[in-house]
Amino acid sequence: MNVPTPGSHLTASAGSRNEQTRRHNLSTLLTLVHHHGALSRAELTKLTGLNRSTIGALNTELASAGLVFESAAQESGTVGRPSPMVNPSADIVALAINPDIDAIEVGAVGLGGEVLSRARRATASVPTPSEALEIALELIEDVRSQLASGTTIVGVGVAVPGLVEADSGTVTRAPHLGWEDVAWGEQLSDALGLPVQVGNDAAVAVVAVAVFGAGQGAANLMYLNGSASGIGGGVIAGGTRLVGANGFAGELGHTLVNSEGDACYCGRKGCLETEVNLNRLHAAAEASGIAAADAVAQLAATSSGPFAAEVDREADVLAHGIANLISVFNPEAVVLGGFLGDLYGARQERIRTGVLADAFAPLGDNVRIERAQLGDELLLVGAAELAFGPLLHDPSGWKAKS
Amino acid sequence: MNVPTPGSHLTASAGSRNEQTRRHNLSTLLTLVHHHGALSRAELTKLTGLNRSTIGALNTELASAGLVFESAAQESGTVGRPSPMVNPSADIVALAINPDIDAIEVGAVGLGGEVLSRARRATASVPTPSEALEIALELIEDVRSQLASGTTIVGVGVAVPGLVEADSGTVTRAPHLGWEDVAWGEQLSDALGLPVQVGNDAAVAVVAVAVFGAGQGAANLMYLNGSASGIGGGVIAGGTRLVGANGFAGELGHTLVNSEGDACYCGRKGCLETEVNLNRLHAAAEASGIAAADAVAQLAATSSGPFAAEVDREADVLAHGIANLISVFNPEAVVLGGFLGDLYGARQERIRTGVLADAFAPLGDNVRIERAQLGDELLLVGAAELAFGPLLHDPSGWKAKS
DNA sequence: AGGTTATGTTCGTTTCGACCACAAACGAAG
DNA sequence: CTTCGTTTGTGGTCGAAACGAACATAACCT
Repeated sequence: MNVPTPGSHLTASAGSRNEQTRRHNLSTLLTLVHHHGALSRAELTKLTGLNRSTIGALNTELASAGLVFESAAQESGTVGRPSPMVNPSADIVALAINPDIDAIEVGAVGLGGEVLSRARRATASVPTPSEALEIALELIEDVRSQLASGTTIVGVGVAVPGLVEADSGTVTRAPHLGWEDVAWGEQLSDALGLPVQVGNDAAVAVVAVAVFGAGQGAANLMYLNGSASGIGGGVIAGGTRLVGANGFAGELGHTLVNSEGDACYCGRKGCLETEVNLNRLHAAAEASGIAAADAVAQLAATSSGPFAAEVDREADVLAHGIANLISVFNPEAVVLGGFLGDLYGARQERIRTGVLADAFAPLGDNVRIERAQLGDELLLVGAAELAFGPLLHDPSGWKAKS
Repeated sequence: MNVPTPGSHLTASAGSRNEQTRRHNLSTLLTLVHHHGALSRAELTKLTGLNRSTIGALNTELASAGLVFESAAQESGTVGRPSPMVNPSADIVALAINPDIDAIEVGAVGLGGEVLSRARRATASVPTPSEALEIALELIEDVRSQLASGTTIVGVGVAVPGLVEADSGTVTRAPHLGWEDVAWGEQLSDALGLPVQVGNDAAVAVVAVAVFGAGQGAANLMYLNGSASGIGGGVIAGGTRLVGANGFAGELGHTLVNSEGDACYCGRKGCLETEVNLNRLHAAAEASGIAAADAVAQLAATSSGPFAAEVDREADVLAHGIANLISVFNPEAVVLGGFLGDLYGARQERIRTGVLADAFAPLGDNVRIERAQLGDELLLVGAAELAFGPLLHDPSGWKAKS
């Protein structure tokens, strides 16, 4: 972007000191190898535009901190001296936790984004905050014991299905968990002696999608996830996640799609979440003689009957809702996760043409619609990204404690 | 924001050279005094966090380039040596042009945001691109002749009611003007020998609102403007304008508000723009015996009859639409311009309570709803901001040509 | 062997911060 | 009313941090 678009520099940010340059460059390098995977020094030079000397110095600093390590050059087959690869050190680990209505899941994710180990425990009922905390701590023990010795844990990231106050790590309101104003992050941090970052699950997921998943490389991205608890979402706009004034932006499940629709618990009616809905799918499946538990797996099974009609209807409404949001965000990619991904799998053409027909003229044409990848690792990787955040922002002065 | 929210540093941006630090600091300083008005050197020191020596040096550089000038300290009444004020130099001028369906308007805006002179010519019919170009050039002559000698024109900003390709300055599609794929920016630049930046009128307006208008200080802001040509809008999110993949984000006039509503030219039905509409107001006004031309002025005049009923209906729909968008963007302020501002003036309580009742629980509570200020200067100031962009981004190496 | 691409090291430049001397305001004491 | 101390801030010099340029050298292909 050579020519600045209007409004690209509204806030006069703080002044930049000389040493911040170093921080920024270290951060850039580490973030690059973390998100992109191993890169040669020559590639880093090109990508950053920095001088070879500088890349060398920065690289040495990161390596001596144990954050990256160099390995032999790849067989390139081209002329010229081979350039050694700079790898993210998988010994640098973030823990990821996802407390949900029916289970607690914990994982360990290495720098580079690989899930190194994980553990999950189903709960008989929706866990209370203290139950969840207890189970999480036990699972963390499990997960840590599976890690190779010599790993360093930089912190913990938590993905919670609810509104979260990021600064304090407080769960303001998680309706499906029944939690309200719980300082879960603080409690966890006290118990572990590690820094803990808490985020909304959809916000966490969209980051994972953007960095490691189907949305890789897209600076403008919409993610919609369908689960038993409704439709959550997140937006990446201009390379940054849409946060909003209170961190609550991106409640995409509550955009209007049908003004004659059912009442939503949010107080309105006809929200995307009330019209495109797992319960409705389950009910229609049973009306067609399909067990509710099999509904998602059987989405494409029948072409007639009440179930197929409901699947068609939900596909149409989803397309309508996506088109509506496209005219607001003008994204280059829309990623669908959870049962929305399955719905898209079963009615791909219907949804795709529906979006095209419905979207404001030029906007829909170039949009990529995709199912989420990463599957059940999505939230873990995203939550780990939360925990990696401070390290990625400022790798200077960081030392692996090992 | 000490704790990074998830996704605040997704893109690994380019490396930072040493001299970019200087550029950034000069940019920060100049942008501060341009947006905020005159500031003392001590205040600049506090705001930027830079050292006094550095502020002094930067300031000297900006002053010798003619971009700012120092003046005597303000009478502060406090102890201590007074700190001289750093003022934006109003001799640095940007030209602003707004071609519209019934007139062409041109203004000259000084650094600091003051409109120094302006000229407007009404047209009998919708101007063709070449007619508009001719008139604009004449008006520019007018406007320039009114400027004090010694002013330097840094560039030209154009606000066009239509889709614009920012990089090339091409008007892709301006339905109400009937323009399509017009390289107006290039033509103007060739004729004037000045750099020209072209932007969508709503995008330009939201920048003006955010920087100098009712949205001052809000990092998350929604602007909705109602005109004869429909409803345009723009969004500031996280201190930056929402741009989208192709620069078309923020088509807020085409969000669904009533799925049983009228057909919209965008291909859907029940868009905000088709439901809240100047034509409908005019028709209802005439049914109540009010001349269409007086409708906007008389919005609050009657409390019964078809006109009042229509005003009520549009207010309700607007509130509904705003609430819907609030759940997506979580802004701290919503600014209404054009006839939407008048509508808000006439039905302030109705709209405010409607938004509160309708918005997703905690999001609506803290939103500030306001009418746009700046009036008919809004587009000029915003377009000028476009033209100032390159200078504000990189003041280094810039010299007033006088 | 020659060309190509890359690393490593030294040196110079840019830029900022720290420090010291000094300046300009207020206010209290003589 | 004058004087002196306190407070706040400017101006200039010096040192430190960081990056880029240049040169020598290393590894690979043809």
